[in-house]
Amino acid sequence: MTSTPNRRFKDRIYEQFARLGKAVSAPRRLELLDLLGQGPRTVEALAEQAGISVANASQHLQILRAARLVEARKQGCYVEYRLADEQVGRFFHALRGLAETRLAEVEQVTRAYLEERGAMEAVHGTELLRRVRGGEVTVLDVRPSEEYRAGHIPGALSVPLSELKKRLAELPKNREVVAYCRGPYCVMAIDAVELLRKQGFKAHRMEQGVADWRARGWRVETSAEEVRS
Amino acid sequence: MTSTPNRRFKDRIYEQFARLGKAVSAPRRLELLDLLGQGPRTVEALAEQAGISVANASQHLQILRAARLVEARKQGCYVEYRLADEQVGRFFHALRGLAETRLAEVEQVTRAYLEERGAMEAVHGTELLRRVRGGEVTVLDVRPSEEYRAGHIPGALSVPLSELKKRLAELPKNREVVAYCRGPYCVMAIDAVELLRKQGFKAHRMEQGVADWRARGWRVETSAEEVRS
DNA sequence: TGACTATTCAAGCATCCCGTTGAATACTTG
DNA sequence: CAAGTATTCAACGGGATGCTTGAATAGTCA
Repeated sequence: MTSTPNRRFKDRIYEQFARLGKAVSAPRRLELLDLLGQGPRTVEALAEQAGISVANASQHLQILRAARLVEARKQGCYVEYRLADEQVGRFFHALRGLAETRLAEVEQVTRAYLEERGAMEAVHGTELLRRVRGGEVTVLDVRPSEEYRAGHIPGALSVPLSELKKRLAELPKNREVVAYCRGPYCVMAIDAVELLRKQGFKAHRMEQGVADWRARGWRVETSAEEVRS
Repeated sequence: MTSTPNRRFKDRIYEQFARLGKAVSAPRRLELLDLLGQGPRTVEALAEQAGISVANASQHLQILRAARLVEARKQGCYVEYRLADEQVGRFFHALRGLAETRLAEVEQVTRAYLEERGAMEAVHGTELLRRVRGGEVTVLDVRPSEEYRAGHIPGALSVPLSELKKRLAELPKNREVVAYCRGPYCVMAIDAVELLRKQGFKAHRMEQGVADWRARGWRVETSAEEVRS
């Protein structure tokens, strides 16, 4: 079983490519990548949001880091992880897109979930986007406020889902509301719309998150950064 | 450890995404995908070209197929595998591109290999591409002829590496020659250039393969298809 | 029909990988 | 310096994965 230099070269090259493949071969890591696409975060926050233990999150993050998909920087007592660059975000987006078009199960699972919740998917996406871009509706960003600060759709109001109930008064009562969150597989906007409708608002969910918005080449707004060391 | 419906939904979605990740997490499968990017092929041909056993190739192909990245169709006694659609090709391309920019090892390994072979990487890529597009040089496609038929760079001559020595007479002696093969990590063009230079030709290697060519939005030429059942 | 071929299947083995647990490390704050 | 917190490390068990081998299947061709 002696291998030629050519063979060894190829083995090494594809082994390198496979490092990236391995990094995105575990569901948990994909969820972490998706979360990091919304902005940098500490290990603890990621663990909490992905519903896994801190040690487990730490391990996954180290694997992602070994594949150079994310970077860690020490911020005092915390370690802040972030996507290594936007190419990583685009890659994740491509993977997701491929899954959506090629794996029928993705649509099945989504449909089943929406049905179970009794949430209807009204209004065709592009039509909704048009109205959002045109400023014809009140746009609500229901993610945690750090994520809003890291980047949001221009003109959107930051009202985290957890605060929505208390802050309903801030919304103009007779204007249509469109809520969005992290993307098509994040459920916060669904919750928000449900709540808004119960309160008599005309509300819709926008599937697109900030990453999808950016992927269309549209402008994303950032809040003034807090001071960083 | 009861999980909410939201959690279960997310688990299922990311599990789907991970199906694609798992499919591209093994070096061998990436090599097979790369090969299939050059055109459809039988199991045996793939096994041979990837340097693995037929049974092993078959298994990998079935995993790729389960992830819907490739499709199989029975052609008489053979089974012909092909990429499921061009989005798959683009995805592979994105993965490779990410590996190239983020994993320094890719360049290291390549450089080491070229050095070992004593092959120099002359002529800057874009300059070479310009001359190829302008028809200023003789362009040689040194891949097996089926791959040439499945798609090649306009104006290229099909001279498989294995036949090159015999067919040197076909080449105009005092015109520069540019050889290409499957892409930057395929070594056939390197061999070709080595041989051509020994024979006194002014020859260069073009790194780009047909997929890279197409990715730039440039036209790819196809030979008239043989009859298919 | 029978010989032959290409592909797939099934079983087995060594290895790797995920998630858990409990302890160790590194930094901040009083 | 001591107490507290965030993160990482180390070890382990169950399960998946990759490759090999040998047999089974499904098609072709004389």
